[in-house]
Amino acid sequence: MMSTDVNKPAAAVRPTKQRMAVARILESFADFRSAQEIHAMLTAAGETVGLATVYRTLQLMAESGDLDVLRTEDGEAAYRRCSATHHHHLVCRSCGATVEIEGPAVERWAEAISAEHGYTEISHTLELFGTCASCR
Amino acid sequence: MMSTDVNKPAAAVRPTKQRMAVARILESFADFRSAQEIHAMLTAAGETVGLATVYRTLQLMAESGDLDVLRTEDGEAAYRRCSATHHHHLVCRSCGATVEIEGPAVERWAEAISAEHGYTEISHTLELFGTCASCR
DNA sequence: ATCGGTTTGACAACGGTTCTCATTACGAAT
DNA sequence: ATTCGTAATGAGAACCGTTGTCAAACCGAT
Repeated sequence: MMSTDVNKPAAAVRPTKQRMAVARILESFADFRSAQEIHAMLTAAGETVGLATVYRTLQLMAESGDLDVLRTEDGEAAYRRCSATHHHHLVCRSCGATVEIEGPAVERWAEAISAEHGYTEISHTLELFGTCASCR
Repeated sequence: MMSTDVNKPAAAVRPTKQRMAVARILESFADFRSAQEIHAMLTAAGETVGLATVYRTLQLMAESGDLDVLRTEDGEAAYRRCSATHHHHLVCRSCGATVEIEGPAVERWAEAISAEHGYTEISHTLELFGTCASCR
């Protein structure tokens, strides 16, 4: 094996103590958390990792595709460990519970409509927000 | 007539000089601009409207559905006058040119998939970013 | 152990947005 | 027109998430 290992954050990235701590804590939850929340969790867990380092690590991991990023409705970034495939999320507005969803049809639609208007190098953001069953 | 008039920003909102100035400037462009850009345009046009007022007016108008809002990829809010129907946007990453798109299929898909997971009161964000033909 | 490039952490700086609050404008009633 | 109660404004401070700075600590190959 050579990547996507819990104890080895990313490819050419040095597996430092703090990066491993971040990677590890990311395994402990399944929904989206902000950088600050993650930093707080680390601190609470007795790890001493600087806030700046958390931010840096998070964006490193996001860039190398190890992490999902989404912008909450008020513009903050939230992170979550990533399952390799491209997908979107259905997030509960009040408790944050997340369901990973796939929409091959949407992907195709996005590609098609973009091409139709002469746009290339398409990327898209798609998030669903709602109230989940137990928060009803 | 009674609403959606250029000179009467919103329903129970007082049509003040500055609100009208904001509404008017919004008619002068068709793509998305940030609150600060809009404020700068107003100032450049000789209108004296405070930045805070621009922010307040913009979010008022957005709430009452007179404006489209979108979050750029780096989390800032951008506004644009709104065509009444629900729709999404295909935005050029380099010049900001915007194409308004509709995706009834996507709407239906979003509803369906949310219901399927027991989520209610669904809202969604969907934006496409790409490079337009003339920026190629 | 040593050395050179990485990474870290504390804290300052930033940029967008929101808040505060005294002042002003609105518009309904007089 | 004048008055009055309320909503709106503006200037600036405050906020908050995020990014930058830079000296000190760390990693790992030698």
